[in-house]
Amino acid sequence: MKKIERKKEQKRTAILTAARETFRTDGYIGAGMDKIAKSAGVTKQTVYRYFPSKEVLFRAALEAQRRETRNPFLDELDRKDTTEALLHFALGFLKTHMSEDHLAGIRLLVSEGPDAPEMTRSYFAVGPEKTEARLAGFLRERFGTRDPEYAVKVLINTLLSMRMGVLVGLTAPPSPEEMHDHAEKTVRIFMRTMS
Amino acid sequence: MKKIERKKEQKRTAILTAARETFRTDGYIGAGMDKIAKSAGVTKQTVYRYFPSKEVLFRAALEAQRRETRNPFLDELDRKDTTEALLHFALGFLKTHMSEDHLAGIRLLVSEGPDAPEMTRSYFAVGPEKTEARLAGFLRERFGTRDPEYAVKVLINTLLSMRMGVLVGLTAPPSPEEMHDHAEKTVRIFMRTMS
DNA sequence: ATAAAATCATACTCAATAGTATGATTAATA
DNA sequence: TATTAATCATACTATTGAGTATGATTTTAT
Repeated sequence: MKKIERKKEQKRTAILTAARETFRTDGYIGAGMDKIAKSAGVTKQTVYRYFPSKEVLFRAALEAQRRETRNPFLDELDRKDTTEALLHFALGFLKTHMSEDHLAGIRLLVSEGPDAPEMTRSYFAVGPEKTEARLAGFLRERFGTRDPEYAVKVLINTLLSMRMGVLVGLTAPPSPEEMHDHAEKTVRIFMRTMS
Repeated sequence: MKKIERKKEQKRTAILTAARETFRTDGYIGAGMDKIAKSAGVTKQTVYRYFPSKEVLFRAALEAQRRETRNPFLDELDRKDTTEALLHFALGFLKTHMSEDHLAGIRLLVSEGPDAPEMTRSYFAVGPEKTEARLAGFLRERFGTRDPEYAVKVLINTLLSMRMGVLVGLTAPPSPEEMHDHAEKTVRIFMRTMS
């Protein structure tokens, strides 16, 4: 009664992986259960043995991605040098938020989110909210900012100013150099306004 | 040969209006041609006489909205008092961008935009790009900003910091008071950093 | 080895929906 | 008034895709 557990887990993971990939490329509506099954190397029946419906599978996929997405950029804020800390934070933040995986998740949330509020909430709770809280604490400590939540908004949303164009497919995702330049510039100006 | 022209135009408009409303509430996929026809008080046949396919109708609807959407907040920048100008601009900008119509348009662009780049481009050309250009000119004139495009990003994206939550249905659209407070605060801080 | 569970292959049901066909009605022009 | 074009009402086609059914085959456990 162990082999089967392992194998079951393995199959579940395979299905989930295929689902994530398919949802990402085709969207929720566009992704077909047949395609997901095929991509997982499994019968549709088997998919339905593990996940009772497309919606449940979708949420599981989103949840899996969320769980997998650590926010390593938060740890950068531990650096002693404030500018260095912010710089590395900004860069990591951008890198994460401009990845195809993340963008696809946002697209899904925007298009299907209003119909599935619990999913959206759970997603945001470990993402933006955590980041904003941590960053606000940082600003309060280092700068003694009176209204750190607002300063966070300014910083985060300026960093994300490149995102909408990419989201709608108007501009290509920024290159590492572009991200670096943007992060550097944003932090530099931000530091100036905070002093 | 006049009456008929007028009537034809009338019918076209009715269909377009119904389409816009239906697309807005149901999304592109969710909106059915039957529903649109019914909502326009017209047969599906007639819809297809005017628009050869759902996709064409969709683009026509988007185009109609775009054409109809003036950006009145741009004119606010003509005011003599700089703070007043920015304040009224910010308020108008927020009001427009938080309207259900606008949000619905953004949702559509995000979910279907990557598959229809021309549509997206035409939409952005008269929206964001125009706004950003005008605002950049304003900042250069009034403040002598060296890099007005970047300052524009900071201002615009800070103003729009409320948008994502609304887009994904996580938070309710802000009330007029909330918009006013946010605009006021943003402009106040922006002015301070620019001086 | 054998019973039991999982998976496979395939075909099916069922509902929704884009788009078409048709014959009847109504309105516009000449 | 007679002709012609537009619209209506209704039904149909064809496709797609979620979810189900079934009997064969493989895998696991005892």
